[in-house]
Amino acid sequence: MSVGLVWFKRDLRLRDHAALAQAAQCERAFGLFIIEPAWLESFECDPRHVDFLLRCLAPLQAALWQRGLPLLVRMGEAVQVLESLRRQWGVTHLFSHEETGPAWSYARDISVGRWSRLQDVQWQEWPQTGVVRRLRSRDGWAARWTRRMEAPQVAIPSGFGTPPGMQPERLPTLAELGLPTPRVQAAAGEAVAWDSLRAFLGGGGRHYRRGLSSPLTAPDACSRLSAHLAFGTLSMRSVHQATELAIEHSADRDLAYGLRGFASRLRWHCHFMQKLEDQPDIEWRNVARSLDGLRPGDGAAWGQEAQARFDAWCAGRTGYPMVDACMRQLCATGWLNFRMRAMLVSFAAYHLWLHWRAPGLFLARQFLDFEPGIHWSQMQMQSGTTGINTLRIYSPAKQARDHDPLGEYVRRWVPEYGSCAYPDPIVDEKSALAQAKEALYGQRRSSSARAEADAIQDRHGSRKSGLPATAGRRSRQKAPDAGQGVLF
DNA sequence: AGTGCAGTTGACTTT
DNA sequence: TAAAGTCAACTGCAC
Repeated sequence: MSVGLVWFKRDLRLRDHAALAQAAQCERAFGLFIIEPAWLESFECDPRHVDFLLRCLAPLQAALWQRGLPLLVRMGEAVQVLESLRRQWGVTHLFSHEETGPAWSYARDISVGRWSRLQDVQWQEWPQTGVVRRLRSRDGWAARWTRRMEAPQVAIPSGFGTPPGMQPERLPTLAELGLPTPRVQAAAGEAVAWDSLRAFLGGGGRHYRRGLSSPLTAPDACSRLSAHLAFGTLSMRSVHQATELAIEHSADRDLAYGLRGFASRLRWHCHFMQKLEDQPDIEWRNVARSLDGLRPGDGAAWGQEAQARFDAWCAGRTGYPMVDACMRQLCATGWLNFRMRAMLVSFAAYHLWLHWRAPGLFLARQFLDFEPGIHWSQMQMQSGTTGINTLRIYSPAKQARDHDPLGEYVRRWVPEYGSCAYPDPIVDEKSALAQAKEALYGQRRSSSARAEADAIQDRHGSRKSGLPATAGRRSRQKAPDAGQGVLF
């Protein structure tokens, strides 16, 4: 008898779910989610992620049960959980989506692959984004993205071979996992995700381009689909197709304009994830190795002074009100618009001269929509360690002038600004930036750095311009890799 | 009315 | 997704 297991990971939905559809072909089937200690113990994981996960699992479990598929939720190391289920139920097939994740998930996939071969379990995986596994070359990547996103969505299977005598399982609670309840709980689950998508495509997207830059307007102007995409309650293909359809049928010119801006960013989402897929070490090592060791925290532990700068940055007490306001909003709500995220990273990397790894782990815990591939690509790009992108150093004062001219945003998040309770700036902007630029540009001028930049461009650069990466092109190109990586 | 000039604006380049 | 610098075109104004 064929017994199939749908291993849910970051694909917590019924719609457009290839693994789920395939399991319906088995005589018996189960759904499975594994709460892995490697995840809970990772530096990227925060209780708000686990909370959101559990609130995605509850409606998923109910919807699957209605169709005859029990969803099992197990705590433990993946291979042990899978092996114990194989023995209990005689599992013959394992179905799942490919995942582009941190090192622990990569290592786990290798172990599961070995286990499946050893136990003769057929493990089949499907892509669910534009990310291409075992990609040979970046050439033709964009065309392949379009082909995938325009392929038909997978229909929800109507029924499964339910194992006899099953009762729906009770899901663990946050408290049982020993975790505190987050102060803010964003609405979760597939139905909520579709409501958000429809609201955005039906009119909310009208203000997208105008409103996405200011932290005052962005929470309402942006799609707010990022956490849903990160947990897979929506597939990228569903979002792409629904957006294209809405643009095509929209009689509202402003809305169509806003949605076109949104649609073009979806491609960048996968573009950045592809970098982590191709080169898993970008989560902890500089893409441009010629910059290794330049900043404190790179390779060796940093000293007290760097630690103090880092702590002030995390706490939103740098003495730069726009920076502090952004950090406080992010920590309180789990979300911040793209431009302000970039400013926070730029401030840590240039003003505070910190290596990106520790700031990146801290931000990963704050971002409810943490997506490893986008995150580490962005951390390196905004820190100037990709070697192929121009340095983008944000001026907190200019960002405040442009995007919070009346100081409303700063007053909301830093109410003590202007009183003696607010700290003086922890670094002198002018001298800090002069030193940072000198160090980075000085290194970039070296011939070894130049040779390295060509190799990186070839491996990771966007091919939007359609030109080959050559030394001649490097010297005059405008960074081709300048798209927005993250969807908000 | 035309000219010179300081200051402004925007496009484009450089870092 | 940046910001500073450069340059040319433009503007307002005094003469």
